[in-house]
Amino acid sequence: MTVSRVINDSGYISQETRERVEQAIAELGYIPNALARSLRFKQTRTIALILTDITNPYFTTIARGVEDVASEQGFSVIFCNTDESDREEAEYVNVLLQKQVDGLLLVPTSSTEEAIAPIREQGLPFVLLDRYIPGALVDSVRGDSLQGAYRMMQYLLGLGHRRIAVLSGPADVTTSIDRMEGARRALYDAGLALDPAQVYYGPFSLEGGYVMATQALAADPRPTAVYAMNNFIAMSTLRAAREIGLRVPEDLSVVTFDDLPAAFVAEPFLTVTEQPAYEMGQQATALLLDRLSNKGSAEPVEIILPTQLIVRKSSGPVPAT
Amino acid sequence: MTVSRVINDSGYISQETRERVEQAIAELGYIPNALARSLRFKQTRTIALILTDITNPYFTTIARGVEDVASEQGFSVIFCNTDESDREEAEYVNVLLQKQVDGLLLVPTSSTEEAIAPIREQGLPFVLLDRYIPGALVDSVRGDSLQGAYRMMQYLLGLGHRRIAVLSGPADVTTSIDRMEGARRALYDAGLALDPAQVYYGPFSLEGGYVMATQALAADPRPTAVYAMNNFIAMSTLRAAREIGLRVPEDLSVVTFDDLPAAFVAEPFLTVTEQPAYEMGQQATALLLDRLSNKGSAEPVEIILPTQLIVRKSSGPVPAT
DNA sequence: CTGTTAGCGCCTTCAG
DNA sequence: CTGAAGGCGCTAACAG
Repeated sequence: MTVSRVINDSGYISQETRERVEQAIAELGYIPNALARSLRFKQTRTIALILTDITNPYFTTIARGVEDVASEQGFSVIFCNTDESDREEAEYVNVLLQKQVDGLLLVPTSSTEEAIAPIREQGLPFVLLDRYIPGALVDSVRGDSLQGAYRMMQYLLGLGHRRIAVLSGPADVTTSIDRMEGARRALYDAGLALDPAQVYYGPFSLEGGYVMATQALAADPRPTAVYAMNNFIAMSTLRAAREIGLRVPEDLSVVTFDDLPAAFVAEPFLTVTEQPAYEMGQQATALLLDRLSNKGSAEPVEIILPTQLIVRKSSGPVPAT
Repeated sequence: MTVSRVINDSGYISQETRERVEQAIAELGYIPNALARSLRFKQTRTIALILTDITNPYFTTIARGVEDVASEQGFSVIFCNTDESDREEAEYVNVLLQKQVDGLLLVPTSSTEEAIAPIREQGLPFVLLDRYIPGALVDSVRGDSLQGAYRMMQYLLGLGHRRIAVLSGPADVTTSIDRMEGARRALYDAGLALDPAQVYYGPFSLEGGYVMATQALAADPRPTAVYAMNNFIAMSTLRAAREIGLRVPEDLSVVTFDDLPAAFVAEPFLTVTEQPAYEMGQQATALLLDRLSNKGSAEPVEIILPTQLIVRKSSGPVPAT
């Protein structure tokens, strides 16, 4: 008990005992057991971040934002990678619940309430990241996909493109849905309609993107522009285009969501709608930690961060035929 | 107690009680408390990975290897980012010790024994990653910097380069030391010597690389090749070269350690010595987990994985003057 | 087959 | 100012 008081600097302690205790601590290399502490306080000062793809720099940038804010406030972060599998997600949630993490940051693999049911049931504070669950009253932080898509499609239309292939992520993920809807509206406002035959669905991965891109580029007549819904799909589109001898942007314009960190590209090339990934991580974490300290159940907050269209060299006017 | 038996499926239990317990568990949404369990067993099934730069794809690739192996064996991973600060590193080690992680994977910021003293003192199993501590008898996993550097320098010499600027990381980090030594040997074996005036030291970062690169390229006579010790430094070298109108590889060859994941580059450009980052993460974790289960103190192991020279478009013959 | 006791390391509460 | 009792949730060891 006396040791406890010294360590936590609480209550009254004579200078002499304090010194004796400190001496003993140093001698023995004593380290307090945070586990026992947590058991008592029901507080682990640990949060978890569940990601769908730890490979994607977009998500690792988010992770940095999370780590920075968390560690600043004395919280540790457990990272988990679901690979877009809801089985894995459920498994992780279960383990984390057992480990008594104080809160959860989640990029849900599916956009149904089912995914968050167990978390809610246990009353564990959590914030949804990047994706949300329509209709669910929960905290969430994400980029403005709707607006970003609208602007990017408008930009393509302004260049004169009409045959635009849309390479989407999974159809049931909110980012896909919003990025589709934004495009649809831009088309609508221009008196045009989305051609279902030009829409492809697949995973947000290099492989998925490659499959979609080869299909899309094989169509006749060929699209003059590709609107990819994430960076990996765009990367594969560039590859697929190169393989069949198409020049970008002369023969084909390519635009996408999510920039690649400047560190990775010698010469920025892709026209992108950039989301403030780092800030998203920061804000989501700040929100979560705020929920933890002010247990009082405030209204759910939905933070939607603005995106930015960065025009570079992968897009240009429609090729003259 | 009976509940415990049901959950762990241990000891004898009548079918009937088991069912009743299971029913109650389902009804109450009961979740066992891993904290209490850990307190009892002195085992958290959690390991930690301490990285110096979570921004670098080289390290995030390692992290993926770690996560995959760990989660496969039912371990969670806590990620920590030191930003090359030994203060941060010490702080993290301290917190993790308190949290009673079962083991540690560490990319040490410094190569002195000091860094690992507290870990050792507490008897916590750990494995050094990417960097090591010369002379210390500890497990470590890393890429073969010495050999990789030798081969890469040999390659440059073979192209006819003689004025080669070396853009190193921090002078006291083993990766820098080995990558320098390998280069020195290649020069020596070719009857040449390393010119100290051509060697620059700085952090393994974009900023550090930029400072070194601008200095190196301003020298007169200008080097015909740059040997960068990591990907960020190489990236900045490309930028610095572009800014002063140098073409790569026509005017300047650039080679480096650590490839960028294929996903990030539309058209692979850099000539690199690639390290098997993912495998490094895997092997380090496998080794650590092995240490955890076979507590018997085996001899320290030093795993050095081979690197691979990938010649691409950033390097070529010496420009004719 | 089921339940009790005790202790992992911590801290709140209450006595000295 | 210091220490003893008790309990956080769990399970090994031992009754019954």
